[in-house]
Amino acid sequence: MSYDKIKQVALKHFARDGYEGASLSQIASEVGIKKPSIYNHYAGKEELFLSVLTGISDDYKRFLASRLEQSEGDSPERQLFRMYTSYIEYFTFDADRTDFWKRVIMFPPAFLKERIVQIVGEVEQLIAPRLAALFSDGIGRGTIRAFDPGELVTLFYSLVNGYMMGLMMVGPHDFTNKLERIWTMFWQGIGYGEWETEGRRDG
Amino acid sequence: MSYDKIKQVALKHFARDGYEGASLSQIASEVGIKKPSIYNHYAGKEELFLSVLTGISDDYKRFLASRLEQSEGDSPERQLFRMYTSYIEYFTFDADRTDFWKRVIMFPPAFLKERIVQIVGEVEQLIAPRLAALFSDGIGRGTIRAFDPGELVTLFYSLVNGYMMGLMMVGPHDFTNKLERIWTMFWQGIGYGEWETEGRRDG
DNA sequence: GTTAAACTAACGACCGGTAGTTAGTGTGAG
DNA sequence: CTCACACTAACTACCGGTCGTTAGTTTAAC
Repeated sequence: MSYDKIKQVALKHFARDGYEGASLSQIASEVGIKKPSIYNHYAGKEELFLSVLTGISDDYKRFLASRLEQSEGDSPERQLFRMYTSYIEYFTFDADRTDFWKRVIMFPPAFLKERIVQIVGEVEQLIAPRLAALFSDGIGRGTIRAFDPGELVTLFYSLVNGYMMGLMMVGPHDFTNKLERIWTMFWQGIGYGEWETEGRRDG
Repeated sequence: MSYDKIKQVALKHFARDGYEGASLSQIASEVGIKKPSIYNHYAGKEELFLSVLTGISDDYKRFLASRLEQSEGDSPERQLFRMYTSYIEYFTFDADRTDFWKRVIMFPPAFLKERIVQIVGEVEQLIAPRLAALFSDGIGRGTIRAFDPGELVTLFYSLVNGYMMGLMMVGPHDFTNKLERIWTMFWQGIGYGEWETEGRRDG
């Protein structure tokens, strides 16, 4: 069906060239049709883009939710590690999807920013509370230090995002084997003892 | 001087709209001249872009190098914390510069990718060995766990990059106060005891 | 079973607009 | 008088989008 083929090709072009840079002529050409034919399936560039975005967003939510359910019996730390690898696995699986998602998050076309923020936000609103619950659970069991769960989620996302930026800059082949090592360091910490703030060294 | 004014305005437009999306007409208009007059100072869009890029790259290198020197007497962990905050301080100081740099790193215009990777790589080649040396020093002194220094640098960059992605997504006001808390968790680790790999739980 | 209307999905031609770029010209300061 | 720097005018190329048209298929009435 042309409808799906267009969406699939459009994803690739939006990922590579961005919203403004992607050309409907080029997309049509790769699909094997002419530009006006796209308008038989989509109202325009904007609708095509939003269709691609919501498709990815829904798929992403389904993936993360299913991963959370699959490891429901495990310990909080196992579940968190699994979510860490899941985030990364999902995005290393399909480079176009990764580029599209990152581009949309970091550099949304200005006139679509509000709708994009809303769509992307729904993913985090779905997952973040469940991550926080896992951290709280771990703290209750005494396997995770008693930091603020919200801040732990922030740190968790920093780790995931930072890893994915490294992935994009260095490439998957040099980087994927470092995944578990990074988690280990994250888990144990890199230093011995408490970190002392500048202002209260002798606290 | 128009030469500098053009470069300064171009930075803003490249940051906001990307290489393809930025318009020489708009840049000229904001400078207060007409589009063709840009060609009296730059050979074309490409040269203007690369001029902006190398300008930022040089400035960035100078800033990081000077920060490293300023804290040369301190303990490795203090110097590392200072570098962590410096990275973030440098980029929160100027939003346009941040956007430009991130865009260039993550979504370089295809036909300039090689040159961009080379220019950006020079920054890391300058700083990464010195970070690794700080980690090695800390390991030698017994204040930092005996992980591989290269992997510690990777984790360090993950933290910085992840933090900056959070900055871009959430905004500086909600986020900057979390800076030190994240470092503390990074330093101490979030868990108690060793992290056990899936395959060797009873090691 | 035939036939006519309606729908789908493709097309070429073309619109107004903007892009980067070039050629040629004016102008004012040293 | 020169030369740096601005200008106007024009160019080609491409953009997203609309038009009328056509071929093929589905639908429904007779």
